[in-house]
Amino acid sequence: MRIVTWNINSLRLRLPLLSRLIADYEPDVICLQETKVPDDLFPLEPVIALGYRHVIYAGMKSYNGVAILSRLPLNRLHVAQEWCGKQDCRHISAEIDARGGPIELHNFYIPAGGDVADRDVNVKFGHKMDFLAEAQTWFSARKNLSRTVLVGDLNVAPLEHDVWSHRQLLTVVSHTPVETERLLAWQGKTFVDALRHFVPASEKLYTWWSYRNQDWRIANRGRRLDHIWATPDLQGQLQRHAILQDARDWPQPSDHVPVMLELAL
DNA sequence: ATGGTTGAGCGTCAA
Repeated sequence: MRIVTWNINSLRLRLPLLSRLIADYEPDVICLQETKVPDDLFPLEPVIALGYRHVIYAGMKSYNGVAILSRLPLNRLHVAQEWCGKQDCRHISAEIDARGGPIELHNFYIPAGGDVADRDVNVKFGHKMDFLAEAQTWFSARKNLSRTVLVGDLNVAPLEHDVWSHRQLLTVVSHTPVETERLLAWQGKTFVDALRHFVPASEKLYTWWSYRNQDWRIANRGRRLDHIWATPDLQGQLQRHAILQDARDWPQPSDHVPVMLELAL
C-alpha cells in the first residue's frame, strides 16, 4: 500500500500536478493539506476521474483544508472535529479497508505559527503550541493504538538534520526547541518516524523549500516539515519511502513536495 | 535587520 502526503497549496490550481503525481507514483491513498477550497467547490469529478473513488474532505474559503483521496474503500472517522476550539479544517481521518484489517489514518495540517516564537506577542505561535499539546493529549488517551498511520504538514522540523542549518534555525519558527520538543513528545512511543526509519538521523532530509529563493536547488535551504508516522506494530511492514523532490521543479510547483510511504500490506 | 515569493480573491492575510 502506497500512501502519499502532500501540502498541495491549492488543489484547484494544481490538479494537473496531482495527475502527474498519480501517473508517476500510483499511490493508493493521497493525503492533501492546504487544499484551499470550500467543500461545495471541491473538484470531486476530476478526482474520481483520476481513479480515486473514495474521497473525504474538509475545506474552507481561502485557508487550510485537508482531504484524503483513495482507491481503497474508506470509512470517515468522525472524531475530534474541533482542535483548539476551532473548526478550521486542519485534520481529517479515516479507516482504510486494507488486507489484514483496517488501517487508521490521520491527516494533519498543523498551524505554521507565524514569525515570532513567543506566544505573548504572537497568537499564531500560541495556537500552534496549543494544537500540538492537544494532539499529544488526544493520542495518548488512545489506549493500544495500532495499525495507525499519521501524516501531514506538521510545520515542525524536529531533528538537527531536518533543516539546512541547525544553528541558524534554532530561533526560527518550525525549529525552535519548544516546538521540536513538543513534536517529539507527541510522537513519543506512540509512533515511529517512518521517514527516519529509512534515512539515518545524520543525513539531511527536507520536504519543503521556500518560494523565496531564486533557485531552490542551489540554495538548498530546505526543511523537513512533512511527516509520516506509524504505530510500532507496523514497523515490520515499512517497505520503502520516497521524497518526490522532482515535484519542486514541476510547473507552478507547491513549496512542499509529496512524500510517499510504501507498506507491505 | 530585512526582504525575498506565492495563493485566494479582492481586504490584505497567511504561509
